[in-house]
Amino acid sequence: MRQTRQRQLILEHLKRTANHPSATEIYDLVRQDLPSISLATVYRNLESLCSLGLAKKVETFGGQKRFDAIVADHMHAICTKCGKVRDIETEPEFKPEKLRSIDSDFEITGVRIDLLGICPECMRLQNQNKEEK
Amino acid sequence: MRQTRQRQLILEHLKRTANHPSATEIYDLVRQDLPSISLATVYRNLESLCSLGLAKKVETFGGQKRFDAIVADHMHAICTKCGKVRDIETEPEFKPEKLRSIDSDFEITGVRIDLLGICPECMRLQNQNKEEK
DNA sequence: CTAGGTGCAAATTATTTGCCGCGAG
DNA sequence: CTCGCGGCAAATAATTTGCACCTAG
Repeated sequence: MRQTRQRQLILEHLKRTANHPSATEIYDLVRQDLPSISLATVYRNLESLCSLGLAKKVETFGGQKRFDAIVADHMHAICTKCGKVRDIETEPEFKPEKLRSIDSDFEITGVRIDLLGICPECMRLQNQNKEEK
Repeated sequence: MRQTRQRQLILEHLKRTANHPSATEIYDLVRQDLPSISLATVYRNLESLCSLGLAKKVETFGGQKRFDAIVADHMHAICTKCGKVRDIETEPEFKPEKLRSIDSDFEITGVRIDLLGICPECMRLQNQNKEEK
């Protein structure tokens, strides 16, 4: 794969951004260094990084997909209000690898364990609204 | 909630269809009984069934969301090629209730465990293509 | 050089919404 | 009756694609 400035920057920002950015969030970040980049390029590169195994898609709530530069199996906590994603320390007994051995007709290639809920920020907003009523 | 023919049929088909249909698949099914129904109605009703707790969204690969009338926590096997979803028996050690206790700032409301892979059908297609080469 | 990558704009795909008339309760 | 609901078409949102030019190797 050819090494371009845009590809470099996209991967760099993806690695640096903890909360699993969406395509448009990466677009905004990269634009700070390279204002001429187009959103289409971001999508195309995220796609190719995924197929090279350098990134992974995270299916969230709220439409947009998010991306993750940590490709090893791990758990996520996903906010069902705002869609933000956070990595979770996995207790050894819940290691995703254990699930891979579960039998099925499927050729299992990966495992996804997500805790769904409300993140602290959204929780705070919710409580504020209640108080205002 | 008012009881309409369209709402009835949507829930009925959702319950009857094992592979977790998408909105358009439900639309096509319901149209066989009620040709005049509109896709918007299907979306609106699926949304309200979800908020009533009578259905659940399943986030898959391949754009479209899918829906599930089984609302109790359970695992899914999701095909990353065709997006089809199948229910999976959950090993006791991975019972969602156990996972809920994992600590985090999150107000955890649910757990999602998905095995990702290639379903038997897609696997067969893949092998056929190889032979043809 | 030249194939693969990029930017731009237009196209698709999935879903949501405004409006207005209708029918369940 | 009367409000919630449904149909239709238009609007959004997210992502993809065609094309002509550019550039890394």
